[in-house]
Amino acid sequence: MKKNNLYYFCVLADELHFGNAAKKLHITQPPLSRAIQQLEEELECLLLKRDQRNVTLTPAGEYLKQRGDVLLANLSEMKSEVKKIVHGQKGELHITLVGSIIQRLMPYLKRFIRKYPSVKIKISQYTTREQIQLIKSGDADIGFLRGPIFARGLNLYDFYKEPFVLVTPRHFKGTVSKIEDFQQLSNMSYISFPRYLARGLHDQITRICNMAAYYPHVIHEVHQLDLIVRMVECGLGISIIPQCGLDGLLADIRTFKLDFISQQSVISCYFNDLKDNPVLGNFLKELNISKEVHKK
Amino acid sequence: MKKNNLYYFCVLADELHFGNAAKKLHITQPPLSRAIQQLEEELECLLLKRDQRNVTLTPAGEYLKQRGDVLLANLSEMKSEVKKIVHGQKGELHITLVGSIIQRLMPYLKRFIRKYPSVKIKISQYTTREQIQLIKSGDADIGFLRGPIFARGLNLYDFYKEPFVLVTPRHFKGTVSKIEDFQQLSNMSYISFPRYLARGLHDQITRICNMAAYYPHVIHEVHQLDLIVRMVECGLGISIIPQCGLDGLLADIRTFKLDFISQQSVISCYFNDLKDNPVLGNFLKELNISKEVHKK
DNA sequence: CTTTTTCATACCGAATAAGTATTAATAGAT
DNA sequence: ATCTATTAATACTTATTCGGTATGAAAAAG
Repeated sequence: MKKNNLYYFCVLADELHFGNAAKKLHITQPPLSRAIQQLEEELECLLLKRDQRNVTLTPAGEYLKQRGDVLLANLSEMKSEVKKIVHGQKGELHITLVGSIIQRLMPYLKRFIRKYPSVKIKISQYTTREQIQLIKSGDADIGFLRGPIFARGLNLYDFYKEPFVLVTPRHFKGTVSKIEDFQQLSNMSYISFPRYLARGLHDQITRICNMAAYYPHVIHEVHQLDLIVRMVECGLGISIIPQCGLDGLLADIRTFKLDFISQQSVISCYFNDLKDNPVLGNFLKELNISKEVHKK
Repeated sequence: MKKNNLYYFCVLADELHFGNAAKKLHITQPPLSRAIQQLEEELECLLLKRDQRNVTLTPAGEYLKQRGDVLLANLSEMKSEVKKIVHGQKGELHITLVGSIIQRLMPYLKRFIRKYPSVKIKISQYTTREQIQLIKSGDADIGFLRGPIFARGLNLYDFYKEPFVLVTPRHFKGTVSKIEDFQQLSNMSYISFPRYLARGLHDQITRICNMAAYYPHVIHEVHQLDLIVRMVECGLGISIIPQCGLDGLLADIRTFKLDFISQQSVISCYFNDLKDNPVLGNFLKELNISKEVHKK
């Protein structure tokens, strides 16, 4: 089917008058006549009955008009949807995050969803380690993970920083408000997590302990922050975790904010090349992340 | 959107290789490159990511490919449906008929429906007079009506001929087997129908009576053949009707086939110009009506 | 019978598409 | 590191299509 012939025909079918239809199409009448003839040739049928005075649709023309209108509407709708995709107003955004961070992200997410209602958000919880993989492979668009992280070729932005917190069972009677206070903890058990899950975070905590000349007696390793808190609650030991690990948890424990230590836990967000998913650009805008990001 | 650009794109999206896609499209590679560029310009977006070795779809391209395939399939389906219409294999056929004729028509109709299952049949019962109007105006395609008829500009075919029948109440004791026998009827009431409903038929019957030197004493006029039969059954009079007026009726009457009279009742079918509805042509073929029809 | 309306045809120039030859860039091989 | 092969883009030419002007034909309106 030629360029605009179907469109020409549909307009003509509305007007049932070559001259008027041509005017509407901003062309002259002869090209329109020929276009319709071509269409009729291609479909091997008469679409219009011209009896020198009146133009009427044949049954085939009637049908073509009906279907053609739908088809053309479909075409233009498709075009506009494509444009939406390009401008990141439609599509999918796959976000991965470490569990404890969802509450901090929520306000941004809410704003984004209100602004881009046609974007389908996919959120999954993964370990720091897994997220790096997903983003590198393009299966996720942006990951919120606990830094610091060493990943080549990914864009980095420090989304959020917060102090570490020492968590102890309720029955712990001391106070920890300066670095020397760590000494009281020497004979207590320590609950940790496997280093491979989040090397940066693990090393950061180790550094804190070293600074305080505190050498934790690790007896348990668990995989989730909230499980650490539960272990502490049961009196099985103490731990140092990022503040947000306590978000939304009701636990009968004591907490000591380690804000007298310069080390802070950082939630970084990592993402791949912007061009891969236009939605990502708009999401970053909502996070107030400028496009000039640091590459490692 | 230009001529084939969408199709070009969809094939390219299948191949993800300009050279191969061009081969599949029976064009060379440069025109394809340009076609895609044009499409991208029109949609103001990148549809493909070319990294010198591999071609991959962007999200927008992915979407366009999906919708585009559907759209193109729709387009070609539309074309083939149009062709079906032109060849009378799809569409509507509006048949009108006088009630008494449906049983004679049924075998043809059955065959036609089996052969053209996509054709929607519309049958309505009308008087002779009304049918002429409907066919002239194009609201019906073909009408089966009781002739003879004088209608300018319509195509005519004598579909079926049958003898007239004299119907009398059960208690009539005579016999009518030759023209002189009509004399016995002189003193009986006659049940007729208004002349304007079917002038030709009415006049034919009048002619029969004149021939037999029988001058019927009309006391009732009713509008339907079956009502005439019922009136006769009740002993209210006699009547002369076409044979098929008795089809499917169980009536306690006496009947005398008037086959000693040359006059026959004719069911004519009338129809408008063939081009108005391609289905009509196929229907006429099923009726074994050649295309060379008599025009009045 | 003339005029007007309206679609079709003939012809021309402009725009667009396709082909050929070549370039640029990169991946893989030597 | 250099060379070769692959692949898409670019430059340029040719062919096709498209739209415009002028005109014709047929029938309705005055």
